[in-house]
Formats: sequence, C-alpha cells, structure tokens
Amino acid sequence: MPELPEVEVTRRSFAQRIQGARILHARAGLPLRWPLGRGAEQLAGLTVLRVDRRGKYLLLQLDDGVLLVHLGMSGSLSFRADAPPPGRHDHFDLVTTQGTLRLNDPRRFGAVLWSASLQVDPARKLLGSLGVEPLGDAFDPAAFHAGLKARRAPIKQVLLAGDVVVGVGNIYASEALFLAGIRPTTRADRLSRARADRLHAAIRQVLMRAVERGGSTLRNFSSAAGESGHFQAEAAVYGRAGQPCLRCATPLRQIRQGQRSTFFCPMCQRA
DNA sequence: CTATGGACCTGAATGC
DNA sequence: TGCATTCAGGTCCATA
Repeated sequence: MPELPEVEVTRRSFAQRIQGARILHARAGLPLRWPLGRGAEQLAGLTVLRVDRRGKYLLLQLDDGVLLVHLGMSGSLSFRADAPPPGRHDHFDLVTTQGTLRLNDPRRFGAVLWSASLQVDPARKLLGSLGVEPLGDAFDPAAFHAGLKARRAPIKQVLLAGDVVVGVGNIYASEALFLAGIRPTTRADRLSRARADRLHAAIRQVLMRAVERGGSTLRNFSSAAGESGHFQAEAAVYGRAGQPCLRCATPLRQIRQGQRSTFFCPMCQRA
C-alpha cells in the first residue's frame, strides 16, 4: 500500500495532533518484521516531540530516543481519541494523552522499533544507506545522473532499490518512467544526462502530485484521519496492462522485473 | 563492491 | 461450491 506519498499523507494527518502528547501505554500484538527493541512498558511516560519522515519510515521523535514506524506492504495508521478494542490485524497501539496511534497491518511486513537516536542501531543500520529525498533540495539532476552512472541494473530496479533516491515504489516507478518516456528495462548507466533530467523531473512531479491528491487508493489506502486517496484514477500505466496508452492508444504491456510487475507503453517508452 | 532470488505473511482474486 | 494457484503498494538477507 504505502509508497512515499502515502507515508507522507499519513504523517501529515496526525503529526500536529500527536505532537506534545505523553505516552500512557504501548501495546504490541503479533510480531511484526522486527522486535520493538525496548519493552513496550518502557515507552510509558515518554513524550512525542514531533513526527518526521525519512524515505518510507515515520520517525516519532521522543524525549528519549526515536520510534521508527514502517508500514510495509499492507500497513496503515489511525489516530483517534477513543480507539475501539484492537481488531485481528491491529498489532501496535501507542496510547497517549492526545489519542491512540494504531498500526493495522494484515501481512505484518511493517515494523515499529525504538532506537536511542538516529546515529546508532537500529536506526543507523536501517536509514544509513538510504538515498536522497526526492522532494528535497538535495535531489538535483547532476547528482542523480551521477548516481545512475554507477549502476548497471535496469533503471526500474535501481529506482526501487532506494539507495540512489528513496520513496519511489512499484506504482510510481512505472508511472515516472512512463512520464519520462524511458523503457523500464534500460540499464541505469546508459541514460544520458538529458534523459536522467527528464526522469528526475518526472519523479518529482508524480510524487508531488500524489501527495497533493492524498496518496494512492489502489487497494484501500487511507490516511490516519480515515480519508482515502485519489491517485488510483490517475495512474497512466500501473495496473492497465492491455488497455490503450493514454497518449498513443497502443496496448500497454506488463512484464516482470525482480519478481515485481512493471507496466509500460512499448511505443512511448522505446529506449 | 554489485546484482539477483528467496524470505517474511495474510487475504483477495482467479482458475479448474 | 471447494480447493489450489497467483498476486499484492517493501526491503532485508544470503548467495553468486
């Protein structure tokens, strides 16, 4: 479910409301991807200073350490004053003076873990090798092109790997490559500076637009405020195999790259 | 070092 | 209707 836009929309939906709250109690359900790293009972009494984001991780800055939250493939957060009893897939609750932050995650690929700071493990290990933020100033065309020059894998898989630029997931990778007119199978190091520039702009455009629209709704994404997103209706290629390209009407194609589906137009994306 | 396939887990959709 | 197979928005880890 969540790529960068969904995570950012989620962050915005509760960051202000939880800021300054004191943790009354934490509840861990079935195991997530990693153990919490600190007893849930030891979170009580800490204060949430603010909520940041790095890549697809949400960072709840506490007055003692930081709580990293990742939504995995199927996770979503809710934040409400009066949370009902936890359901089958509610695997983490942070009960605070200002409401309960709850992680619902059927597949449990998500994670909640405490780290003493961002400079030490586990945060250092998880965040240390992440690429640049695509919506930040550090994401500039020259550095992006240089990053791609060092990689021989297909451009689609380099985008997904997240060590050149973070936050581009399986939907937006296909969408950005379509916008830039680049074939997903093209080796990353074969992209000219001009084409890297086009891709750079396309990534920013597709992510910013998705954030504005409230995230993708491919399955049933909703922010912690319960509002669903509207990007789905705007996907140009993702999930549209066999349907006509919106630009040239050629039937769109679906292929497999690294066990993930890729969608593209064989006419508009020729190299 | 880079690149690739398997692993984690549940549920919905599809096929026989 | 029932049961098996495939697929799903992520990413770490072992292996080549």
